[in-house]
Amino acid sequence: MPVAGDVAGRGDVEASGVRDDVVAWFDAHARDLPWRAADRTPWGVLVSEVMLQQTPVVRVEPAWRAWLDRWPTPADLAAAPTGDVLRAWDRLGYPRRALRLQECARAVVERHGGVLPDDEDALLALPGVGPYTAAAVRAFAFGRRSVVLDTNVRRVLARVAAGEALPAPALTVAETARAAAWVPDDDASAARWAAASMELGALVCTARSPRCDACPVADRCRWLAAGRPADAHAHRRRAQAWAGTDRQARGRVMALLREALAPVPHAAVAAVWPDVAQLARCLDALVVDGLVVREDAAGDAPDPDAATYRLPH
DNA sequence: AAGTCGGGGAC
DNA sequence: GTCCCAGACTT
Repeated sequence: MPVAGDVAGRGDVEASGVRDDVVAWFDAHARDLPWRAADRTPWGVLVSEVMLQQTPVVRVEPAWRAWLDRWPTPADLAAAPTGDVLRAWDRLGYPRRALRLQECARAVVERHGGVLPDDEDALLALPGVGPYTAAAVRAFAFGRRSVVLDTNVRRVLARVAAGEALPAPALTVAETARAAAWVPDDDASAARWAAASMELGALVCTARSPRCDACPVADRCRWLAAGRPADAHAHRRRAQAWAGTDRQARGRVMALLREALAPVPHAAVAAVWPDVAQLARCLDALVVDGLVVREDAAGDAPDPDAATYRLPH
């Protein structure tokens, strides 16, 4: 039976009871992640959130420790050589995130005196910080109320509240409203709900093989009650290609340049990718992105084959 | 609203 | 091989 005031799509489940049980489960089962430690800093939390954008926790954890040990504050990262930043990013993927994180550090220094703001609009204005990351930093770094809606929370609510296997491919206004309706009113409870619902999605209510037998709210889950029906949006999901894509080519180039001790001649770059035209296109794009610097050989008519490539300084 | 952007581990 | 991962940004 819906509770009074259930006007924003919480569904038939009783939200506060579910929230309480998810939070209690979190208190007993939360992972001991370094960006949750008592000595964490707001900047450290932001770094973790950017690294976790599309990269799994197990790969982020060691990188985060090394990163914060080397550049503990926004001012430290702002002053670092960009090439060092890209090398430290290593194989976390999507290296443009590393560029944006350094731009973010520089913006924090210039706009906010080196102190990360807790205002949502100020956070959103920072490079690399979108709706999810701004909300997450507000909740996890500052303990403030925000609507933290990542892939885990989306999936948990899709199942518990809507009875669907997975959320729609694209976030809708209605889904955001539903998530907002689930967030408790006060700061501390809202922050705890955000962390707990994300953790439940990461550890129990997983995309592939959910462990409903270990779920603290299995008895109130609409999806489980319906017999775990298949994903209704499956026909709209398209597998991301990989082999032979520009992304793979870019990754090969970046891996080569990260390891290089000196500018790499064009012929050596060409050795890592067989498609000449595709490689040329990707190199141009990497230069435009600011991930790679091309230096033409001295002379009147620059010869593409005589150019060298390196990471930015 | 749809495309683009890495990389690796689980299945 | 396919799918998924604490998304953001561009067009």
